[in-house]
Amino acid sequence: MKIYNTLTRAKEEFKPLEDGKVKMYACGITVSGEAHIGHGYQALIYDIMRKFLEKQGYAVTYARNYTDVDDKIIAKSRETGIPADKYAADMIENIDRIMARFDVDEPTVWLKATENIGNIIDFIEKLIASGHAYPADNGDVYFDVTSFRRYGCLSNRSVEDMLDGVRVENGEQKRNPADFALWKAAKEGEISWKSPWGEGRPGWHIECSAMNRAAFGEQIDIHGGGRDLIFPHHENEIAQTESLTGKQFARFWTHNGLIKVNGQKMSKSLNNSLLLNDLLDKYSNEAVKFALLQTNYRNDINITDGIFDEAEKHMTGFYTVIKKVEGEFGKAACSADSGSGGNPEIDSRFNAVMSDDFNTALALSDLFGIFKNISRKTAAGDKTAADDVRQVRATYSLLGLFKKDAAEYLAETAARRGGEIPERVKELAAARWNAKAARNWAEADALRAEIDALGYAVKDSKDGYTITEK
RNA sequence: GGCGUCAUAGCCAAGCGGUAAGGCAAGGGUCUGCAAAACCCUGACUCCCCGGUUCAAAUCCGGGUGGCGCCUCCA
Repeated sequence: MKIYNTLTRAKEEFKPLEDGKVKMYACGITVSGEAHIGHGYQALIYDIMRKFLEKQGYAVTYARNYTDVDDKIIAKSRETGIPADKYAADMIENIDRIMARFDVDEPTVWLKATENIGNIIDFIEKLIASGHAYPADNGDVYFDVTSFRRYGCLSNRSVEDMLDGVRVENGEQKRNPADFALWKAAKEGEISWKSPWGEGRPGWHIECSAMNRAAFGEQIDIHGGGRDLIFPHHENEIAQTESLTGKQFARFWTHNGLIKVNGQKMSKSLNNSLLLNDLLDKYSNEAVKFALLQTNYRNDINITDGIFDEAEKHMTGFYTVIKKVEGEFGKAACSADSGSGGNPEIDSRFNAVMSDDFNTALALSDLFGIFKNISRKTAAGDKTAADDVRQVRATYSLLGLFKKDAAEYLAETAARRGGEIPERVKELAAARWNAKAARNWAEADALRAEIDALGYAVKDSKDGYTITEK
């Protein structure tokens, strides 16, 4: 099993700290707004990593967090008049619902910043005691970046480099502009907790360090997140935790690429987010997953016209084949949980490509050949086609694919696509069918043109016709 | 300015030193009254540019160019 490690900028053979066990943590969402496609993507990727490691025989503990207190949440609270804690709790519920719709499994452990205030304060106190952090007169507490020799090791920066671009906000009392806040004193009317430094709230970076320590102890195997978190968030996590423990925090740092729209990253400040929920109104969750997993997780994905349409087309095609196989050899024979058998080649090939830094792109491209083969076998009456389908379902469910009943999937996508066909179009189509039956081709073609002009297409089959919106 | 990352056919994309996977679109064919669907066939003398290493480079090294990301919040 090879995994790309951002720390070393290389693929490395994965070996956990403790034989057979994996501790992994992925930075979750700051719940100041609805889940966008990038959040869904990140949740999907780490769920897949977890599941594949489990498939390799590891007992995986996978923790994810919700950052449920921060500046943007406080701002939203002010805007809406809803108390910050209520706003965050509602948003978490909303995001959980959307993730369930996307069909990504829950982590082993959910962590929330506001449920770990005690752990955070304890962590900060220890950092102050060991000289790595200092309280300022205004009630803030900062981490002293110069106290951690390796600061910058993940993002490859030196403290001197950082002084260039750093911004100092009004009211901050840092010794060094690159220092970052562990604790922020409460301003008027802000949600806050009691601390040795007065009323306030935790900084973003310390939350993840403290929650990791609470959930796992001093060291973990894999720490992941979006690539935009490398600096400063993950850099700061390393500084905090390693300053406290003197040990390497995470063995592997993994970072997924970002989802871009029109060549630009989706971000809160640009306000160009594509909401997951909206996407799921238009496409099945499996189509969305297929589209996202066609690119390796470390690359960015630029959302272009048609990537989801194309993916939906593929999933529909695959399910159409499955339905045919079911019709031919029986539904039970194609079901993932119908006992042994299957096609071990499909599974071992999948394992081989996924073992190379989770190469989902190759795993998906195999599907085209697999289904071509299944079609061929089915046409030839070879009932091992059903074994292949069963194997595809069993193997590829790890990527969140082929989990649905074929007929249901097809009906659902057809319904989503089709919408309501206007009466006028239906009449024209019926008239055309009659003209066709009378072998009046000119009339039939004229009617087709009329239907076409209304934005619909008629497709004939042996015993009838279907109307689709173009 | 610093750091990082990417650059492969019209488009998406794999590839990580051994002579360019896969998909979409396009073209041709079979089938069809015509279409659609399905099936079959066709595509990069070459991997942004220039040097270098090597028997061998899209893949390694050096130098350019361009895109994107981070250095404010961000998955």
